[in-house]
This record gives sequence, structure tokens and C-alpha cells, in this order.
Amino acid sequence: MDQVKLFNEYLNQQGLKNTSQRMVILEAFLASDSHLSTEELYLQLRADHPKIGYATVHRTLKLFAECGIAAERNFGDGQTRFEPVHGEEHHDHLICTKCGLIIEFEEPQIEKLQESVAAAHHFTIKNHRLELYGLCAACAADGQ
Amino acid sequence: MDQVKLFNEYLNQQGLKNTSQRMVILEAFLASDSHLSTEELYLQLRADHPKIGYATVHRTLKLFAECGIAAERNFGDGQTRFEPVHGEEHHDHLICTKCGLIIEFEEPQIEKLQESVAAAHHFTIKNHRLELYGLCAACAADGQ
DNA sequence: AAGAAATTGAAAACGATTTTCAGAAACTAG
DNA sequence: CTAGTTTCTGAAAATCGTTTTCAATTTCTT
Ligand SMILES: [Mn+2]
Ligand SMILES: [Mn+2]
Ligand SMILES: [Zn+2]
Ligand SMILES: [Zn+2]
Repeated sequence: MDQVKLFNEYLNQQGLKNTSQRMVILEAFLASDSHLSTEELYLQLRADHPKIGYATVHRTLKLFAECGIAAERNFGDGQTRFEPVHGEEHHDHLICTKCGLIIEFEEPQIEKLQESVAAAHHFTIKNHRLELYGLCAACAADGQ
Repeated sequence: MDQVKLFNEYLNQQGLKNTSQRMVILEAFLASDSHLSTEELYLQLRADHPKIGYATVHRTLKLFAECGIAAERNFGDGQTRFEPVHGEEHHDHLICTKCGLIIEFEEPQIEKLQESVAAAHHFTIKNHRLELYGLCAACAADGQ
């Protein structure tokens, strides 16, 4: 699915305007490595677009999240991160606390068990977060 | 295990001093409902101990976490919460996004699957967080 | 082309947390 | 017990990521 199209449709629906800044930020966001903070994307953009302000970058990332083309993540380092959402697939994360490497995974059996836990408590799950923190292979191989 | 004893041993080890404030805060913390923010515990203490400052409450909660008698939690409401750690048991949480109810659960099968996911990626898990957000039975029964 | 409405960037405001600092309290040695 | 040393405390200020404000600019509709 075309993220740019989805975003433009969302802007129209909401009576928002399409600006050059928004397009630049969207392209940079989609092209970049995932799990970016506002700060990181802002600094990255700065090279080619020094006029774009931090506030605009942040507002735009939140717009992406609102319209569903970005997911907000929080990996406990005190910064909100954003990653592009491509299809329907949900995924969770392995996070290396030494080098910051992020590995994504899907495990349907875990999702199923989550549902059964919820059912046992008469609870309806709307969303969840599962994050496994530790050391990636490379960092574990290094001195600890 | 006696949390008070553990805390005092930790203070000694670290060359820290045992003060009346620390004891008061520890007792209130252990007696209280779990998953308290600094603010909440501070306000609760205020009734009987109006002289104890916010900074002292917060510093002391972090000390508890350092010495292992408290666990830090973050349920996405922008406040760090602390809960007493009683034994070795680990648990995860169901969180009602409407009324704030927190239900604790343990699911060994999920933990096992987490390990196998990690192993598949040559990753060593140090800790993890699993939070299921949604509606508790009562809130689901209400109008949504 | 003109007007109405939304957007932008810089700076100020926010809110949770952390630090500073001078006076108070706790511990240690004598 | 007392003096000396160290840590602690509470209030206020500082920090840090995030959000809001506001006047100027841009977009988009007539
Ligand atoms: Mn991801
Ligand atoms: Mn808990
Ligand atoms: Zn690593
Ligand atoms: Zn509820």
C-alpha cells in the first residue's frame, strides 16, 4: 500500500493541508531506518532542509501515527520512537541494551496465549507491548 | 524475606545512613497498594508526615529499586510507578485503559516461547516487559 | 487575485524527574 | 558523651523531552 497516498487521503479527510515540509518529512521517514526519535529525524533532515523546525518534525510524526502509517514505540530510553507501518503485520521487539540493536519478531503462539490470559480475566485486549531486553549475539560474544 | 532487613543491609553495604524518613517511606510503600507513582506516595504520606519532601520520596523509591525491593514500571501514562517485590516471582500486567485497573498474571508458556524466540536470534534475554492494554470486564460491560 | 483557514518556526511553557545547596541528622572515633 | 566527618533532607532551581503559543507564511477555495 502506498503510504504517501494514505497520508494524503488522511489530510483531505481531516481538512488538513499538504505542505512541502510534510512531504519532505514523510519521504525521509519512509526511507530511513526505523525506530527513529524526533531528534534523530530532525538532525537527519537538517542536512538537506535546514529550514524545517523541530516542532514541525515532531508534529508531523504524530500525524503519521494518527493516520496509521507510523507506530509509536517506547523502549525505555526516555525518547518516543516512530517506525513506518507497512502492512497489517504486528511485531514485537528484541532490544540489545549494549549496542541498541533492535530485532523484530512475530510469534503467533505468544499472541494466542495472551488472548487466553485475557479471557481468563474477562479482559478485552486492545493492544499490547512485548519487549525482550538483553544482549545480541555480537555483544554477548564481546567482553560482557 | 523481610524487606526492611534487606533494605537496611543494602544501606550498610553502600555506606548509606538509615534515617527516619527512609523508614517511614518504606513502611508506607510496603503497606500501600502497588504500582504507585512518586506523586501518589508523596500525597499519601503527606497526611501523617507533612515534613517529608517530594524529592526525598522519589530518591527513596529509586533506592528501593536499586536494592531490589521495588520494581519500576511504566504503563504509558507518563509516570514511573513502583511496586514492592516480594519473592522471586515475575509477573506481567493487564491494564484497563478506561478505569486504570491493573491485573497481574504469570504465564510460564509465554516466558518459554520468549526464550525460544530469543534463542532463534542468538539473543540473551536479561529482562522483559509484557503489557496487555484494553478493557476490564466491568468497563467492557459499561457503554464503551 | 483575494479571503479564509491551516501551517510553520522560534521561543516559551509544560510536567515529570533530577540536581543543587545550605542546614540538619546520623554515624565514628576518641 | 562529644566533636568531627559524612550523608541526608527539603525547597527551589535546573533538566530534558515534549507540547503549546503566536505572528508570519502558505495552502486552497472562490
Ligand atoms: Mn519495529
Ligand atoms: Mn505488578
Ligand atoms: Zn548488541
Ligand atoms: Zn476498567
